[in-house]
Amino acid sequence: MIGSQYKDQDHLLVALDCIIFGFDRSELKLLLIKRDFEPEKGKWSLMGGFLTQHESLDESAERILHKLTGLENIYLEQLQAFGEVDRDPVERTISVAYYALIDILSHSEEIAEDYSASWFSIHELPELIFDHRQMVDAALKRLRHKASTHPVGFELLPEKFTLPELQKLYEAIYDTQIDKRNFRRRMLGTDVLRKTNQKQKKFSKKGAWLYEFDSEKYFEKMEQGDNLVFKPLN
Amino acid sequence: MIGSQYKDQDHLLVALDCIIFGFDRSELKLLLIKRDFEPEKGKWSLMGGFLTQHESLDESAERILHKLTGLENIYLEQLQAFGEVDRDPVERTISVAYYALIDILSHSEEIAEDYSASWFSIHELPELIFDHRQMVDAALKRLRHKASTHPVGFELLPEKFTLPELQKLYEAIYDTQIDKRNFRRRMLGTDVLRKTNQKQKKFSKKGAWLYEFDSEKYFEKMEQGDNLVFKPLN
DNA sequence: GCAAAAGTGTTACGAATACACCCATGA
DNA sequence: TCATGGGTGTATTCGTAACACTTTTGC
Repeated sequence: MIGSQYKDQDHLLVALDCIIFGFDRSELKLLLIKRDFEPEKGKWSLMGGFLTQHESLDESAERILHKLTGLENIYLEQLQAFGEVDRDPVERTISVAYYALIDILSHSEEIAEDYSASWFSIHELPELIFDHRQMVDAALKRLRHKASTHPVGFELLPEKFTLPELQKLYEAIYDTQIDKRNFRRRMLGTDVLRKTNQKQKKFSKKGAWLYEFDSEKYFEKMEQGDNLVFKPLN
Repeated sequence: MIGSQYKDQDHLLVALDCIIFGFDRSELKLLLIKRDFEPEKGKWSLMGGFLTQHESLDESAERILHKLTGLENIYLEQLQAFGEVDRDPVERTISVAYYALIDILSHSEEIAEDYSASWFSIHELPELIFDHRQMVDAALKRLRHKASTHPVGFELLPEKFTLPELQKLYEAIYDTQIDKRNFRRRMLGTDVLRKTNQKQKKFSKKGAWLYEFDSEKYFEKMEQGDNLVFKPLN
């Protein structure tokens, strides 16, 4: 029977929608596009597209993200599937949501103007089409959880970053203030940050040390079953 | 344009697979069925079916679960979508996995013999078809996380249960030993267990007090933003 | 010399852990 | 009366939270 098909089953559209989180060194933002086709033309929407026959869900999400933003090789993780019957008024469609994390400033050229995409502060989101708002809320919840237990925050920063920058990022993600000393102790305590011998002098006269995420060390620790905590304190 | 269709997009099969966890007061188990059609006929499989045009994902999971096991009104939560291109050799299919939690003994009649389903200890699973093993692993991970922060463990027990039973459950979920005194303090400390005035004398001469989960109190606490911890100690 | 951001240590409190004995009952 | 499982309290340890001053440097 292999090679035949399942008979008499409904075939439907599978969409993919990407919640793209970005950080501009001060605020957590979301990349949205003006939808240029009906329905809801002109409204804001997540980056989306349809799954094709010969690509996996992960591949499809990457393809769509690349096509709509020029972005490649960025952190992308499946959130969950959304499947209400009437979620898309045009045709029955289920959507698998993915979320992506990028450093806005390192990718500003790729996300060119002609993509008609804009960054919105997560505190000032416009109305979104369909169930996209629900997706965003779920993604933010997931990001908050993930960033407290896995080193995904670094995806939102350039390769080399300072501890004050990292702290600002966590403060943006959790929308809270964090004590500097406790934050540093915790982060350095994970022992997966490598101090470089360079200083970042953009933001202060004294300058702040640049660090890198040390992924080898991180994987070592994971294999040993250590579970790190990046959770903000206070 | 509303009412028209998205043109030229692939339509595909969307399957649903249910990872059904059960607890028999001593072990955490999984309900599997012998697949009675090709391919992989005769091998063990999760409970599955296909999404139809006019039902949501959640509804579909409920329907499939009911059809295959007779179970109704049980805890069911989406895990995630699985979408490798070749995951089903018959035809391109993506599958959305759900996991369910039930008390085995309260449902033994419903899950009748004629469903050709059997319970397997999570420590002795047979080989599963397709990517079902991956789904099971992901579900167990999710269950472990969920049960430490949300009151889902109670779904695996009868409505009234004793603290020793609850402890056995947590020990089964986390495959670990837990100190009795610490466990009780933690569980009672959540303040969402209501002691009944009945004792369960099945397992001991002295008898153990029966408790109920107090969902009203739980929701109150949630609204106040308290976050409870059901995590096992030691 | 002063403004502005970077960097550093210690104390106090509360939560998690480890641990051992008494209680009630049926056989 | 004894075997079996149910139930209880405390001391110690460790992690988290709170908190303020010094350093560097460009202007």
